[in-house]
Amino acid sequence: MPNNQFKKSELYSFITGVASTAIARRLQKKFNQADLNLTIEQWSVLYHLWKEDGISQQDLCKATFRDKPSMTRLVDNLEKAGMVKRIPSKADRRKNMIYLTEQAKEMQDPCYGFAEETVEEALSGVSDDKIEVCKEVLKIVYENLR
Amino acid sequence: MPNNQFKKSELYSFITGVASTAIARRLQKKFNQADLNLTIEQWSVLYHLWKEDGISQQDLCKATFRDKPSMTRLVDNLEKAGMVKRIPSKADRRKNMIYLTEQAKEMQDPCYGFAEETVEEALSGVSDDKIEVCKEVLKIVYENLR
DNA sequence: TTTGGTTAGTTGTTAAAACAACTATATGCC
DNA sequence: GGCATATAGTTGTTTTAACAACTAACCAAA
Repeated sequence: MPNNQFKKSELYSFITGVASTAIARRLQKKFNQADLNLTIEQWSVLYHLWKEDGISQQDLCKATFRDKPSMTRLVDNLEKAGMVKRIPSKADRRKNMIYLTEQAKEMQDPCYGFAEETVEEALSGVSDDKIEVCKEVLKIVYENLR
Repeated sequence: MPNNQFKKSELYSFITGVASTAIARRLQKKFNQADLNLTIEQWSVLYHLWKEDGISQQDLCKATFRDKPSMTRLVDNLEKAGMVKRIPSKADRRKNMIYLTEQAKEMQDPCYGFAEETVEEALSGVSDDKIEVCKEVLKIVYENLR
């Protein structure tokens, strides 16, 4: 029997995600101060499109861990803001392929910088070893619950 | 100069909180299956009231890391659902002290159980040592950004 | 080729999040 | 005491989240 030094249900912050909320808010503020006019949720979509442009809404759902209705509306708003375009797939007419506009492509570098900055601030005083452990655990949690 | 093995901005999951989102959804499902009629956000308020009953909305804001308007509406809904009562403070007439109803007190044990279960599932295969590191890092992040 | 099941995306609804602007009360300084 | 400032809470508004229910298109098997 394992010797638990703590009650697991005491992991309130894990469930409520106060740390990730704090990081997201900080990043949002940086976006606002730079007049980027971009929400964190929109950024999380662009983040994946910057890595691979022209993927379907469903692909974006998997990548961002959001459901289909949420993605429909996120893409709606990104399209309204002129950051992406829906192009119907020729191979599969059910699909919309989502493409970045020039405007959105230009946002990649500044956004990347703000994200870097934010994570640096959040993790100041934390050793790289511990960050690696966290990344590992977060990944396992994600796999366990998927 | 530290030798970083990774780009910190690659910590996408940290910012977007996919792990905590996954845990929260799992817990929400358990609440729904048990017909508890309770959102995770409401649970996060009750969680603190179960530890200390009769605290102000402002105290709950600090504890749950939410802003005042959010708390007003959370308490509105909890009150409508018959789980808490607002009692004006006699010492400071600006304050509402929030008290649990009997109904909400009875929900503590089952909720605690579901939270325990969820965290067990989320962290299965993760050693206690690593969980401790995560708790530590999440706490530092929270402190760094507050 | 038709039928049944699956997948991609949209729409409707309710709760919540974030921000600004507001009221009311309390407190501290002159 | 009176005034400036801070604190507690509410209201209004826009965006997002999650779920269910829906349409349209694809696919595979009879």
